[in-house]
Order: sequence, then C-alpha cells, then structure tokens
Amino acid sequence: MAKNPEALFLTAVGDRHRMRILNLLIEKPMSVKTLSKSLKIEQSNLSHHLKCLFDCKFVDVNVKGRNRMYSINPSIKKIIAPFNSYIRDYGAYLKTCKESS
Amino acid sequence: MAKNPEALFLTAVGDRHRMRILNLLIEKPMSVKTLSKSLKIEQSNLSHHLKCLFDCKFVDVNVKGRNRMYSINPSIKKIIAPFNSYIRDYGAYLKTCKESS
DNA sequence: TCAATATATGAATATCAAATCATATGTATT
DNA sequence: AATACATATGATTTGATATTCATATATTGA
Repeated sequence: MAKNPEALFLTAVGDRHRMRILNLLIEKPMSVKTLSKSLKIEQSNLSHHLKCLFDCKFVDVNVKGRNRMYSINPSIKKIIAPFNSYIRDYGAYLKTCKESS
Repeated sequence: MAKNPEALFLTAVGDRHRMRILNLLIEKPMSVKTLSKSLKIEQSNLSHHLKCLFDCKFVDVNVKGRNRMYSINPSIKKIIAPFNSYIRDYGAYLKTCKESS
C-alpha cells in the first residue's frame, strides 16, 4: 500500500540515527567522516541514512575537496525544536509499542 | 539495542495509521468504533495502535457506557501543528528511503 | 442470566526497514 | 598514473513492526 506524505515523513525522520544526525547538523555542517566519528555510526550505514535524509530534502550536501559537507535544510528546523522540547519534558514516559502487554 | 527516547517517540508516532488517529482526535474525543469507521481501520488492528498511543501517553481513555472514548493528550498538540505545517509545505518532496537507488 | 455490543489481547504471519559486507566511485596527492 | 582517502552503492542478512485471526473481557439491556 502506497505511503501518504505523513508516513513518508515519519519514516524518514523516525529513526534513532537520523534524528541524531539532524540534531548534530542543526549546529553546523559536517563531513561524513566527522558525523561517523561523533555518532559512532559505521560509514556505510551512515551514508545510507544520509541518502535517505537527502532524498527527502532534510539535508543538503556540497563537495569540499574529497569531503562532502552535509548541512541541514532550514525548513526542517521548525520541527526539530518542538520535538526536542517534547522529549525533554515527556521523554521519560515513552514506551515501546510492544512492552507491558 | 535499547531505544533512546527520541526513537521511542518516533516509532510511536511514526506510523501511517497512528498519525491519522492523532489528527482525528485532535478535533474531538472519539470511540474506537467511530475511529474505526472514519479511518477504515479494522477494529482489532486499531486497538493495537491505540494501545501503543496510550502507553506513550499520547492519548487518554475514559469509559462511557460500553464505549471507550479516546482523547488526545494536550502535550502532544505542540508537535502535531508544526508537523502538519511541514507536510503542507514540503510533503510533495518526500520520498521513501528506498527508491531512486 | 443470556444475548448483544464494544473493545482488548495474544499468537502467528507478513511486511518493511536497518545493519552489514563487499565493492565501486570520485577526488587529491605524489 | 598510482596510491590513498572519503564516500556511495547494491545485495544480503537480520531484526523490528504491522496486520490478521481467533478469542477473551467488559458493559448494557431484555
């Protein structure tokens, strides 16, 4: 069944790693190498995540020597802020959908 | 690997059906029956999604006769608004993480 | 108490996304 | 041109999540 934009959005951003990537990039542009070190995500795996973020236009790239600098697309900042604020206030209450069955 | 609050949040809300549920409930409380009809989600499946939303405190329930009225937890409204606004403006650009390989 | 209605639950299955691995591509440096 | 470095890609494996199905529970009304 084809996904609606809401679902596309949520799967795109809805990942432990991708959210952390965005939260780092919101501060400043970074190369894959730097991201990989900071977040301890293996390079190839990280590249896959970046591709996903890029395809959805959450991040931009530009080439700088042999590095590729990823930067955040400003449009998405509006969402990250309320998201982080929610996590700060209510994060402790969250559960997986499975548990407490 | 244990999930961080960010990931918990995103998996909880990050689902085609659950987002639509929240977007309906934001207008007014509804019974499972009503939700099921409006969203054309089969009852048992819907109940599973509601449980997930409830466990994460995104919705509340109260019993009204033999119905159970689900209502949205106000704390989450702050996120739904910017989310919907993003979708409205940029939804068309979203892609699945797989395609265009 | 019995039947009807509304909802929840657990287990089994099906579907989808993430991680990994091996390798390819592109750029810079010598 | 050859090597090294940085990153991307495709295929495969692995793991997680959604759906379905059969059934249980709870409430109401006859």
